[in-house]
Amino acid sequence: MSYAQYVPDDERDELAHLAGDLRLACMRIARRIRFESPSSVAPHQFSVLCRLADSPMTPRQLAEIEKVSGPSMTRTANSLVARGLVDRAPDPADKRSVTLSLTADGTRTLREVRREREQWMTVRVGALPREEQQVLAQAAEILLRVAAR
Amino acid sequence: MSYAQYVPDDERDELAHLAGDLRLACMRIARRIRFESPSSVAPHQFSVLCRLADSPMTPRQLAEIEKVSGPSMTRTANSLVARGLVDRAPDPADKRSVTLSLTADGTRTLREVRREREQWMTVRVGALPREEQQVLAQAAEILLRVAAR
DNA sequence: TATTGTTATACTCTATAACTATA
DNA sequence: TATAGTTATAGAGTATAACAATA
Repeated sequence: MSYAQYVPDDERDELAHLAGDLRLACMRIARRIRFESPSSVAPHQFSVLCRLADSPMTPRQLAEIEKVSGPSMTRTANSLVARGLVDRAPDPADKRSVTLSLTADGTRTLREVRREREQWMTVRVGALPREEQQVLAQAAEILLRVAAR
Repeated sequence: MSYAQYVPDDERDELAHLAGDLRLACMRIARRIRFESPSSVAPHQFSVLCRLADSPMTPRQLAEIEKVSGPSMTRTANSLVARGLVDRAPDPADKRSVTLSLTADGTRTLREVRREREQWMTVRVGALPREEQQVLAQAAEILLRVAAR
C-alpha cells in the first residue's frame, strides 16, 4: 500500500476528497445512464456483447472476465443465442469446447444500445460551456487510463 | 432536443466522441468499484442506506426515488431491519404509514462501506502526477453537476 | 373511495453440486 | 484423471395482483 510513505495531512485530505468526489460522480452517472437509457438488453447481456465485440470467446473465458459462474454464463449465452444476437459454434479442434461470437444482428444491436447510452451524456455535456468541455476532454483521457488500471 | 440547432459536423463528432469516452470511463470505473470493493451490503441495500442517511423516509418515498416497486422496497427494508441497520417506526400521525431511518449501526456500516469504495479510487488517483490530479479536481466538480442534472 | 404497506405468486439472474462428453 | 460445458436445484432480487388497515 502506497500510504506507508510520508504525505502531509492536508495533501492526503485533498486526495481523499478528490477521490471521493470522483467516485461519487462516476457512480451516480453510471447509475443514471443505466436507469435512464431504457434498453432491450439487460446489463449482464450488454457486458457480454461488448466482450464478444472485441473478439469471439469461449463461455469459460467470458465467465472469468465477467466474474460469474460457468452455469450463469451458459444461461446468459443461451438467452443471447435464442435472440439471435450471439452465435454458438463448436470448436473443431477440441470437441468439448464452443466459441461464442456476435452475429450481424448482435453487432447492430450493440451499436444501437451504445448510441442510446451515449445520448444521455451527449445531451448533458453538450449543454456545458466550451471551457468545461475542454476540461472534461482532458479528464476523459485520464479517467480511461484510471479505469484500465 | 437541443440538436435541432445548427452545429458544424466536426464539432458534433468531437462532442459525441467526448461524451462516449466519458460514459465509458464512468461506467467502467463504477463497475470496477462495485466488483472490487467487496462489501457486506448489496448495491440496492447500499443505495437505500445512502438515502436514509440524508433523511428518514417512508417505504413509498424510497421506492419512488430508487425506482423499484413497493413490495421490492418492503423486502429490501425488511432485510436491513433484520440486520439492525435500519429502524422501522410507526407514524403517529398517519397509522398506515411507517418511517424508516438509519440506526447507529447503519450509520457506522455506511461510513465503512463508503471508505472501502473510496479506497479503490484513492489508490489510483494518488498514483497520478500532480498536474493530472489538478485536471481531475476541476473535472470532478463539473461531473458532479452533470450527475445532478 | 383512495392510499400505505404487506402478502401471494411468478420470473430472472445468481450460485453450487452433479452429470456428460472429450482430452 | 482433468477439463469444458450443461443440467438440476436453490437462494436472492425483481415485478404485478390481491389484500388489510387507515384516511
